[in-house]
Amino acid sequence: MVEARSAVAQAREWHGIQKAQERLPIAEARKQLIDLVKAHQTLVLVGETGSGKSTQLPQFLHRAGLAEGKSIAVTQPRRVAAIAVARRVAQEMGVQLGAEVGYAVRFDDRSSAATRIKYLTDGMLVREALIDPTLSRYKIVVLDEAHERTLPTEILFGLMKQIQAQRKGGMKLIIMSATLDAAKFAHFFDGAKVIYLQGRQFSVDTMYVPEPVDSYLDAVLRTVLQIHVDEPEGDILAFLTGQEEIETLQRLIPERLPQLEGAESLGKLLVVPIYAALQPEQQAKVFEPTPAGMRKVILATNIAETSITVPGVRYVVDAGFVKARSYNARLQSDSLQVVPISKAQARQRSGRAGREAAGKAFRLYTEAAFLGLQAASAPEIQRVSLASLVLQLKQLGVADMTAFPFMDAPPKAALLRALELLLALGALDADGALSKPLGAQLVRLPLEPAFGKLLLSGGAMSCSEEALSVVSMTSTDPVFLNTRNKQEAATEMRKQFLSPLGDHITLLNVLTAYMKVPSGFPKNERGRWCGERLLNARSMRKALEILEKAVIESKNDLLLGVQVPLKSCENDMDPLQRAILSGLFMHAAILLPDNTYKVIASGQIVSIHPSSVLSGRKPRCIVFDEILRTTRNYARNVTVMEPSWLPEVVPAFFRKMESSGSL
DNA sequence: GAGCACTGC
Repeated sequence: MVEARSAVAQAREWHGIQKAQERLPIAEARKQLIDLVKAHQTLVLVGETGSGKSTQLPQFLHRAGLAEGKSIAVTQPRRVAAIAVARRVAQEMGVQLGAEVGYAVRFDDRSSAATRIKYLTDGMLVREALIDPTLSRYKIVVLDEAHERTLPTEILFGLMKQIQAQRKGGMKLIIMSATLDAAKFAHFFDGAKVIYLQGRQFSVDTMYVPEPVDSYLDAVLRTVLQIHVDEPEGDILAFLTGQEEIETLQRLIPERLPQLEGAESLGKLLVVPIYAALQPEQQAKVFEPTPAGMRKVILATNIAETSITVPGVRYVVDAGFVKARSYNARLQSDSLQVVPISKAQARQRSGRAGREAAGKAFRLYTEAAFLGLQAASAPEIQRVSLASLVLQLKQLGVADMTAFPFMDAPPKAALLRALELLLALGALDADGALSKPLGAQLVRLPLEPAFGKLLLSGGAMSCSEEALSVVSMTSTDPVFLNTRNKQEAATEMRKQFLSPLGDHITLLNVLTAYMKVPSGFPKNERGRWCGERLLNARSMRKALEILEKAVIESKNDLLLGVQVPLKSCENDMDPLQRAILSGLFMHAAILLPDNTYKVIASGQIVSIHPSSVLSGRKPRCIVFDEILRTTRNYARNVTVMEPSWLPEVVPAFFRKMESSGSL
């Protein structure tokens, strides 16, 4: 079979960077790559999908002895990718996983002292750096998928720059990226050499709509049906923004299909949804082979952009939007909005049609609209809370955040907010240094600092078991399922766990009940238990995994490696509520006459989210996880508190608020 | 009385 490569289709997208014919297949470039790594401290490798850069290059370097007895670290933004690539490389090299080739991701470490090629999530490598700031066991660090600009990779960029200066040529860095940003990476690392590798991607014909569409949902519906009528066999992947849209089309497509002209002679359509919060058994359906004589339509969120590759897809329908969360430091709130995708995302989506054969992509926006999209979405560092990042940089010895070599400086307001929060939590001293023991403990915990403080206070207040359950449950996707047709049943089911004290304690009740269900026989009893109660089984498993990991580490009365004895407050929830307040006091709020709440720290006006068990109950004083701005400011995950606890639980914060007249 | 995209330690 002759492969129709993407060179022609993508030529325009490569314009200005490098001509297509100058890209090399990785096997042919092997000798050249080894020489280049020898000659340069930093290399930027631009590789198309399927270029083999993640699997083959580390093997070349290892065999050529370039690690000089040390190890090669290869980071990935996602744990499944780290595990999958490590497996493949171990297999290709014919070695046992965990020996010469291994991986390390959260909850799963398959590496040893003998490991020479180690695949890790980027967050894991940051964790290693917190203990060993010069990453002394590695000679080569490979940052894969660098164009995704995740927060941990951002730390690693600056850190590697510092390490390279310290280790004077003793540390090699290879940045792997999609086309975008290659020049920027090269510039940041003082003129690093840029190389282009050829991939194995089939051509994708990209179509635009001639005029903007009124409703992209309707346009997706019509396009899917049109493809089914006009195009030869091959599955369809449609990108939408969320669960609600997916459920709508799941209903509409089978409704409309029989109304088409000549519908009798058409094959059947199998409509399959895929999004992160979907139950695992449902998710598995996208990977099942399409039955003969049928065509599969996959309705997906951006989970199918990078995290999941669906086989059999020949047609992509791209609505052009994504639901994105963004942090506003000034308002100290997150917002969740449907926004246009970036050019990079549009290309990524279209590319999903050309994994196995030539395909077609239907973009439901005009070409002019595409050209007007921003090149890539803003790096994470520009749009999230920076509390964890600041804490980690302090641990890495960065006293002044503005002196750290960021590739793109984070917003000043976000840095200030992070410093304020860490000071208020007591994680930093008045002079801005990591405090002892609290700051040092918080860095070790794999939690947002506020939730770490909640957990540590739980230890101090003799309710660490309950506090641990609360942070485990808030660290997962929502556990209460909410599909449109089962809403009333879900509300009814939730009643058995409901606590008048609020959502955190309700979540605690859910986890406590879940843990009493036998995990062994009968098979999948816990999954069935969740199904009957309309709870998300995946979220529950994850919460329990976090909790159990902490409990295992709590042998010798250590909780997650910090000095916290495991204790239960039994049925007295008072200490737990105080522990919650001690972590989340920046989100303590007081009832106003119009039934909204005023956040004490910021003066923000919020309403209790209607999904909260406290919605409509009007407690005088509340404390909650976060402010989410959709149609208005909503407080999510809310617990009742007493104003009189403030001076006792968070005295420094209380005095500051009192003197500023906020109380 | 609204509706949570996606990752990770």
